[in-house]
Amino acid sequence: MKQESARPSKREQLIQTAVTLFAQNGIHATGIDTIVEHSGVTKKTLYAHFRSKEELVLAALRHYDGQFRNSFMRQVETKARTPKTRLLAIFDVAETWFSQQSFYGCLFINAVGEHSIPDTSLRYVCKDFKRMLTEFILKLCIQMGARNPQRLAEELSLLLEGAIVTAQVSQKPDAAKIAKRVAAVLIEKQSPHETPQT
Amino acid sequence: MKQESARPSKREQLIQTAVTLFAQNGIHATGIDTIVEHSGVTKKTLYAHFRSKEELVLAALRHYDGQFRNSFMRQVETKARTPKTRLLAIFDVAETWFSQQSFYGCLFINAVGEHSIPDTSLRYVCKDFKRMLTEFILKLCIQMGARNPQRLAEELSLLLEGAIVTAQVSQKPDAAKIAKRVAAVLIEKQSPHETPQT
DNA sequence: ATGGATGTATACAGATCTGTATCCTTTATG
DNA sequence: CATAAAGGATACAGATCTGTATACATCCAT
Repeated sequence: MKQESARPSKREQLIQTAVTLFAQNGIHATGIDTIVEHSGVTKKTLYAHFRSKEELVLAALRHYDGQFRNSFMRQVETKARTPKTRLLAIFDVAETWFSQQSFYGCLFINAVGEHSIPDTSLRYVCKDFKRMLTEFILKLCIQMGARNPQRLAEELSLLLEGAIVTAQVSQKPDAAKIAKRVAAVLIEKQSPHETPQT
Repeated sequence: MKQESARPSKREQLIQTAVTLFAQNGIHATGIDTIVEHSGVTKKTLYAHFRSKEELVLAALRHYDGQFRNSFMRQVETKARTPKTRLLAIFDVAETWFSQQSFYGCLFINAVGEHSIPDTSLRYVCKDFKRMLTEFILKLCIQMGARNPQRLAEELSLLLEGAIVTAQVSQKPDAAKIAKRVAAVLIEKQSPHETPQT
């Protein structure tokens, strides 16, 4: 019988450690030895679970994908009740994310920056992550009755990306506030009001 | 007398090669030997001009900084004549940038993704690049008579960042079009009313 | 022309990287 | 208890990385 929530398996320990180190120092700059040291797992065990570093990288990205999405969506849905307020809450959640000590930008954006060759597994994982996030936003746009939900979702996604990068590079966590202000304008424009103003 | 535009100096060759390889494969993944091979300059000469790889990295980033800004601003100013149309032209120029074969995202964003420690020379260079770009936008906002030029400049900068990352990660060059559409809304909102000026 | 600066070519030192092998201990389960 | 699976500790192979050293060629100005 497997212990599910008792103590984490070696595999989970490795993946968690890898996620942390990749986020902090990048993928190429993080060696296997460093992961081994920080995870308290030997190299042999690592290569028993993953055939290569690349496989560990993919596992780490996929794990973080699910983890982040769960956490992010749950926070947004907890912070607000209606679709419209939830769309705005996205940027509040983002701001608390940006303000964390352990904020090193988006793991997937950084990963793509290190891996320029398209149509690789890594690139698919990163692309997928962004697509899923956009779909989450899209659902809220549909629920709020936006006139062009697809367009609004793309716009809000782009705003979120911009906020992430601005917070990271320019070290301005309040980039989230700027994005939120713009988001409010776009959402209002697409709201199913019966009074069109010019 | 130095030959200015005759043939490039070894220093320039090295920097140009470094910029290209860093953009394509990232900084950590690009070794000195690779730069040496592609530049047609020996390792000794490299270390005669730069004391370390880090110094070459900084020189490459600074060089690209000036190069990109010059090219980008000139293109924007060529494409449109009035401040308002120039602000929109930014996103047209961006789109042609995104559509290039050699588009690997923003060199500075990618560099920060690989170097998480703040308050380093590299991070300053990247921050500076973004600040200068925002200032370029700010000047246009002031010229067009925006009611809150600082705010508009921050918003448009954020949109540009979002477009860059979306084009890179999701491989959608038309992210520029999305950003432009939003930009148009924001610019219109801040445009001075059609009242005769003094 | 000639000496100093600059460059080429290449070998090498020392560190680090990925991945494998060896030997031993722990642990789970029939 | 017995046995097999899993893991710990460590050494090692081969490649690659940064940076240095050695020996020779080329160019330019006094």
